[in-house]
Amino acid sequence: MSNERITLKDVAAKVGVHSSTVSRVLNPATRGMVSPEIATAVAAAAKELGYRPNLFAYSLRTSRSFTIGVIIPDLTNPVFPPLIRGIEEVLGQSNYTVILANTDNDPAREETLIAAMRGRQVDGLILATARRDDKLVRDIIDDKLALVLINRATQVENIDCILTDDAAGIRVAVDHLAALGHRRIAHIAGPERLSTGHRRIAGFRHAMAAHGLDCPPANIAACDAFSEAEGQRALIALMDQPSPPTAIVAGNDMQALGCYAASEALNLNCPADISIVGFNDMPIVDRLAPPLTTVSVPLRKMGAAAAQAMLGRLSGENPKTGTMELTPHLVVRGSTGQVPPTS
Amino acid sequence: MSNERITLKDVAAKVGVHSSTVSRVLNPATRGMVSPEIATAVAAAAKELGYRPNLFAYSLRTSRSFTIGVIIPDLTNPVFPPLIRGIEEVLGQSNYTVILANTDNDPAREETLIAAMRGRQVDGLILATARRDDKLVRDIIDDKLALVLINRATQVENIDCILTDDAAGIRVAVDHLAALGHRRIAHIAGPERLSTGHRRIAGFRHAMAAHGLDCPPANIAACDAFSEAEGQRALIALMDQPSPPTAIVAGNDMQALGCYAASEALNLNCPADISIVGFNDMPIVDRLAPPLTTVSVPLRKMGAAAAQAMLGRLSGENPKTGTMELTPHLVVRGSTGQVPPTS
DNA sequence: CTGAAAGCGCTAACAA
DNA sequence: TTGTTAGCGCTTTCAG
Repeated sequence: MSNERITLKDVAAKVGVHSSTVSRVLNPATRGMVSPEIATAVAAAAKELGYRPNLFAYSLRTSRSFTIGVIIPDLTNPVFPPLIRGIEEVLGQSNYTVILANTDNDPAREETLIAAMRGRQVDGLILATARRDDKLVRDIIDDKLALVLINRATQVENIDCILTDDAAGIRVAVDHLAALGHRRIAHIAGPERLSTGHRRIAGFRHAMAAHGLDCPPANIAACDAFSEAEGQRALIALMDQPSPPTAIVAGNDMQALGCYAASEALNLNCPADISIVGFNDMPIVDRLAPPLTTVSVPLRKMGAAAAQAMLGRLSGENPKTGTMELTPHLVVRGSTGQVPPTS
Repeated sequence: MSNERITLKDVAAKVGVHSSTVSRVLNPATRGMVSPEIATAVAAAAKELGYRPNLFAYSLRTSRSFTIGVIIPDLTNPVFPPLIRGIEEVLGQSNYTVILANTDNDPAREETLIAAMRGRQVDGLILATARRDDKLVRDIIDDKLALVLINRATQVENIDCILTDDAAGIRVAVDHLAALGHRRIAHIAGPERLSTGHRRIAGFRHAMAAHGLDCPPANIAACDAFSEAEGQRALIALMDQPSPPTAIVAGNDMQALGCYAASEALNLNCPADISIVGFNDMPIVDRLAPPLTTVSVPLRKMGAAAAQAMLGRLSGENPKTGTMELTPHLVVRGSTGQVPPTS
């Protein structure tokens, strides 16, 4: 049925013009170069025959692939699916296809994957890996490949990157905790080498200061990764102090999950003994026990924004997206409560 | 750096042969047609120059795209990411690229997406949508497009499909519950129109019979979807009976999540008052409260198996994969317990 | 404004 | 065994 491939020549034959004319009509940029009557006739014939351009021929000729590579650490991490859907939605509408790859946080693999994607001649790359390593970025830019970063700030100039306003997110978390009477609030920090980790730590210090609260170094627990295991380890360390915190702002939801495990292990009730707030609002965290209070990041919107930025880059009209910060908001659920009376 | 495109001619020039010879060497199927000395020389030159074939030219010539389309309902549903990773892993190793699309369970959208993918000339399609509609399947087969189904049995002959052994999964769930002393066990059923729903219901009846347990129609709650909302609704209906069940075998984890919500609403403690077992073992369900006892399906393996089947189809050597059932196993966690003494 | 022709890089039929 | 050639379907000069 939809099997027969109609070519430019087919529609050219039907209208009685040369195939190059048809090509001109079908390409918006060159449509003006053809007389209106012929243009409409060609358009009609193309539609009637169900003409679908052959992407390979187009790509071979123009060396544009209409394909965007998206590189993430791990699809299995629940933050990424919404992001991807946002990206695909807007890119798809402009007839771009996205191809995906997972690095599993292995830098070597990341390099390999980027190379593979360039081998496939992607028109652009969206990196949602979280490393702050600028070398790869610089290479890509030097090669004039369109690039958009998600969740990774960088020193490199003039590069599109889509971030959440981490400081604002941390601030609403601390505000909430402070309003509940907490004064000894600790932060479980992501790795400094990741921009998100870095920014959230800074945001935390700032927010604590704004409330006139003490923020000793011991109350910022550094982690090697945004993982459950690290979150668990960190909370245990945090509670092993003379006057332990009564509330935790975790670097992300995974770490918050680890905090749940740790508080079970320590026989601490959340939220009675300890309040925990996460960051990201991944799917499912509303079904934890207790449901997680967390900073909700508009993941899908971020994906969409990244795709828009990419489209801007590709269209050549430098839209100067630059850095764009989306504002998160707090979702209060069951994991936060009044400060325990004893403290 | 890696920017310059090396073509067949470049390496041909370097060796001093014609480009078609180079092509023959590089294509495993035709390598035998060229003398060993030249072959090795060409291979060496190709590697040295860093030759990377131009996929567009190849595809234009052969009309093979080395691309596989994967269609799922919704990436945001935690069952799919592991599946996708399994698929990508094995397909990637054979230099295939996968492109993804989400139907959001909209049949019209599914058709559109399939058409779009064929427009992109995918070499094959992997459908992980759960509908039992055979029409689309038939169309695809008639057009000789390689096709693999995941989690969807079909009447159509001679088609590869990768399933979980649903009957076995349900059976281990029922075994477990029966061993805990439960006798009034209910099943929250997925839609009959989906093969998984269908098969699990049959499996449930069978397993109950095997234990000599009663299985009245009222204890199989039909749902419109494998969703949290439906699971919640179903459990509430189930408990509103003269002698309500003491244990639930949910059709999948999402429905089990809904059961958690329902038992809260009904003031029922899980597992003290009611035992719940899920199906799939999605990420995160081990962190629910209580951690969900569920039938663990080897999602990633299923994805890998689907990809293998696809590769088999593509290679032409009809490997007669046909229907393949992977065996799930039970993961006992906190949501199941002894039958309440009062019953 | 429109047609002719070249060629993107590759494979496959045909010659030598 | 190797070289020659003709396109795959498209865009893009260059003529007319």
